[in-house]
Amino acid sequence: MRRDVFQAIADPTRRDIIDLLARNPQNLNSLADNFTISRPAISKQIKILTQCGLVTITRQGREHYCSANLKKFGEVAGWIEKYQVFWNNKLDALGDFLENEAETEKLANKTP
Amino acid sequence: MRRDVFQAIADPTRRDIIDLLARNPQNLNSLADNFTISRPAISKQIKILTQCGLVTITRQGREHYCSANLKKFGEVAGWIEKYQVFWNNKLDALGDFLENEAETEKLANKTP
DNA sequence: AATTTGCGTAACCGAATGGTTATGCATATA
DNA sequence: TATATGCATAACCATTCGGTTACGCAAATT
Repeated sequence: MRRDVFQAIADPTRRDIIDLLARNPQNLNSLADNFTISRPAISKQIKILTQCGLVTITRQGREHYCSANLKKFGEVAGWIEKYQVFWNNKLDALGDFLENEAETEKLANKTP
Repeated sequence: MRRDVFQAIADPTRRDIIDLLARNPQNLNSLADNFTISRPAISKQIKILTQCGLVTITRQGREHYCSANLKKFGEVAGWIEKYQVFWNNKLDALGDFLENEAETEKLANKTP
């Protein structure tokens, strides 16, 4: 199964988990208190988030402390910021886009 | 079924479609030439992308011209840029994050 | 030692996903 | 008018997703 950041943030529950953990790390039970779905359901989502490196677990006795580790968000930000020109009106973003477009245009000239 | 931008960009094929359409709008067949999967498969993905507003279809005779309309990317960018502090070292991003944290911290003080 | 707590995981389920092939309908071309 | 082209869509399929309940284990508490 695919385990990448794009997939990870596709689910609203996982985004909520990230929002909560980014603000304060906490163990699984207190995390689950914020949701109506069951604790095992949260446990599963946490597993997905750890598998793609967005959440780190630190065991302290019987408690599993979860914390967010959002370095990988750079992947998403990197992909999406190419298109900033579409939702804001920074002119330099437009410049970057066109420049980049001209560059990859050359590569696109493949002969079939 | 859920149809939002986060979901739409979760699939690598759809991201490739967006990349292609952002650089030059084109009809479905020429778009499908870039992929190994069948034309109906691309057609389905395009449908998903139009349903969440990321792609616009303009019929010209029997051809369907597809173009990217990436304003909705702002949603993703807006969510993710809160966490910029995690993948770059802009100090103002850290400032923004902590400021925002302090603010929502107040709201989080719910009595159970 | 017995019990409670925090958690992972297995087994199961319905629905969604992402692909396929087959068909048919407009539009363009011969 | 007959044929070719561009496309949507239906029907189907295997796999994944996101949840559930039931269970068990290790650590803490009594």
